[in-house]
Amino acid sequence: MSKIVSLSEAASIALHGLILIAREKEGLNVIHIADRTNTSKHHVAKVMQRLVKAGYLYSQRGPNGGFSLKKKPEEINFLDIYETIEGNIEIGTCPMDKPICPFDKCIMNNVTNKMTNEFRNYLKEQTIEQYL
Amino acid sequence: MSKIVSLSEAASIALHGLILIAREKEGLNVIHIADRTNTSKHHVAKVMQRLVKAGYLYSQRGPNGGFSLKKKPEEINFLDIYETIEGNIEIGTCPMDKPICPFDKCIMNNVTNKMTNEFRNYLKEQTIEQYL
DNA sequence: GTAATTATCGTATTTAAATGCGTAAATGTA
DNA sequence: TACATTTACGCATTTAAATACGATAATTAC
Repeated sequence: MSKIVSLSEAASIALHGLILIAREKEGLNVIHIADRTNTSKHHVAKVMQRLVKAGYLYSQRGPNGGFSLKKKPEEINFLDIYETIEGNIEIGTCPMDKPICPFDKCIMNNVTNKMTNEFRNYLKEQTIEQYL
Repeated sequence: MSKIVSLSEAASIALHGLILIAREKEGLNVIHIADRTNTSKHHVAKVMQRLVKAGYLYSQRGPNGGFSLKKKPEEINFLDIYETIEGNIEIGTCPMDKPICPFDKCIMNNVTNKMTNEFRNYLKEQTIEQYL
C-alpha cells in the first residue's frame, strides 16, 4: 500500500495544531497539542517553533504558557502553512530533477504538474476558519 | 522547495522505460534504458524485473537480449504501472496512519482523499499508447 | 529568590529510499 | 564447446529526510 499524496507528520502537526489552538480561548502548550494529535512533544515543539517564526503564532514560556494565534483564522490558509513547513511547492520543474530530459516532451510534467496545480489551488481555498 | 505530488525514481523509470520500449521495434536492454533515462543500470534492472514479474514485459537474456512489451500499449495504463512499483494506492485511510483521530471530523481526509482520488483517476486514463 | 513550568535550539538517531555490487543463471554466437 | 552478453537476485552501502533527544533559557507563582 502506498500514498500518492503524502503529507509529512510535520505538516499534519502544523495544520492540526493551528486548528486546535484556534478553537481554544487560552494558549495551548506543546504537551497538550502532542496529546491531541498523537505525536511526540519533540516534534510538535519543532513545528510550533517554525509557525512562531513565520508569524502565525505567539509563544509564551513559563507556567500556563503555550501558543496562541497571531492571525485571524480566516487569514490562515492551508497552502501557506504547508509551504511554511515543507518549503514552497515547485511547479513546472522536472519532477525527477534531471538536467536533461531524454524525451522530446516531458511525460512526468503531464502527470504531476496538473495534479500539483490542482492540489495547490485546493489548499489555498482551505482556511483554518473552515475547521473551527 | 518541495514536491507535493512525488514520484519515486523507481516509478519514473517504470513509466519512461515502458514508453521507450514501446517505441522500439526490438528489445531494449538495461544499459540502453539507463542511458536514456539518466539513471543507474542497477536501479533500472530492479524496476524492469518487477515489470516482467507483473506481466508487462518479456525479458530475454544473452546477446541482443533485453526487454519487450508483452501487452499492447493501449492496454497499459499509468495507474497499473504506478501500483506495480509502489503498491496499491490507499484510499480512505487515515493519511497519518493514526488509530484514533483526535478530531470529530478528519481534516486530512478532506485534503488528501479528494486529491488522491483525482490523481488516481487521471493516472488510469493515461496509457502508454498516448506517449508513443 | 527558589522552584516549577514551558518554549528554544542544536545535535543525534532513526528510517526509508536509492544506489551499488557481486554472483549466478540463461542465451546466443562462433 | 567455449565465450561473450545479458538478465536475475540477494545483500551491502550510502544518502537524505524525518523524527527524537537533551541541555538551555525564559517566565511565572509562591
